[in-house]
Amino acid sequence: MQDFIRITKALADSNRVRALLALGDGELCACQIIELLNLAPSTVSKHMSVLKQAGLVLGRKTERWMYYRLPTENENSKMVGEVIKLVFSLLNSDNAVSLDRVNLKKITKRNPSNLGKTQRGK
Amino acid sequence: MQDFIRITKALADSNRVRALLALGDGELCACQIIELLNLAPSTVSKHMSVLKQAGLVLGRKTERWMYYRLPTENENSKMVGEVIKLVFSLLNSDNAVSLDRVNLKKITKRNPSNLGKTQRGK
DNA sequence: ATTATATTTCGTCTAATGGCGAAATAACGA
DNA sequence: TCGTTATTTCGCCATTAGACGAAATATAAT
Repeated sequence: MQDFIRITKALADSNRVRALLALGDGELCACQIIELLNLAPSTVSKHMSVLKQAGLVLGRKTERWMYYRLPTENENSKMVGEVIKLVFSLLNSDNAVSLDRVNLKKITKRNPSNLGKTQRGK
Repeated sequence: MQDFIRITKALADSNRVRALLALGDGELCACQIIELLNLAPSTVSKHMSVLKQAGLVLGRKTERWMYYRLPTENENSKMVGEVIKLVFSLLNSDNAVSLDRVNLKKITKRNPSNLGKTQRGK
């Protein structure tokens, strides 16, 4: 029950849900989520820590950047996995979420912290 | 998104989740939920109103009693239906929930407000 | 009519939440 | 080394949430 409540609490804030959904296409660094949500860095840091505590996202630190991503099948609990699946399916066509997807494309393109990845792609 | 957040907020409290799950075997009147949760009537009333606002439960008033129940397939939105299904499947074997089920059996048996139903059953 | 019962609304208290900025950390760049 | 950048921690403030009891409301019982 406690695990479940931690998850629902984490999902009981739209900024956190937006952050979670933003990770649907792959990992993002904190600064990109900050830009997407347009909130103070300290605020986003706290939000991501709540998501992490609930097991809904994982973080890895590389150099100066903190990268967040969704857990894979074997990394998450059954509960987390099914919740994430449902959240994505329920909000996939949500207006705010679609707008975030558009904004994210711009952010991931022009963000300097993303150079490593784009270079690797070329 | 707003509907979704209303739902997750409603589920972000263990007393409300317990109340929701208690309705799995059929409707209950407010006084029975009060007894199950062992909270002040006014507190439970508020909790049930939060669940109602989220669409997770429906209420009907008969005589002096307020009965709550889960919405049926055609009464709820797709979102509510899938969330309820997942909550039940994830917490079905939860310890606290199992204990509530045991307690509920006693409550529904001896509660005077339930006479009408038991008589109908005999 | 009065009393009793079931529930809700209101006011209040305390704790938790979400936000920010400033300061602390960590890690790179010059 | 010193400064810059990315992020987190801390302290603060305003708002929300969960709890209660008292009062209000609705309905049944005497």
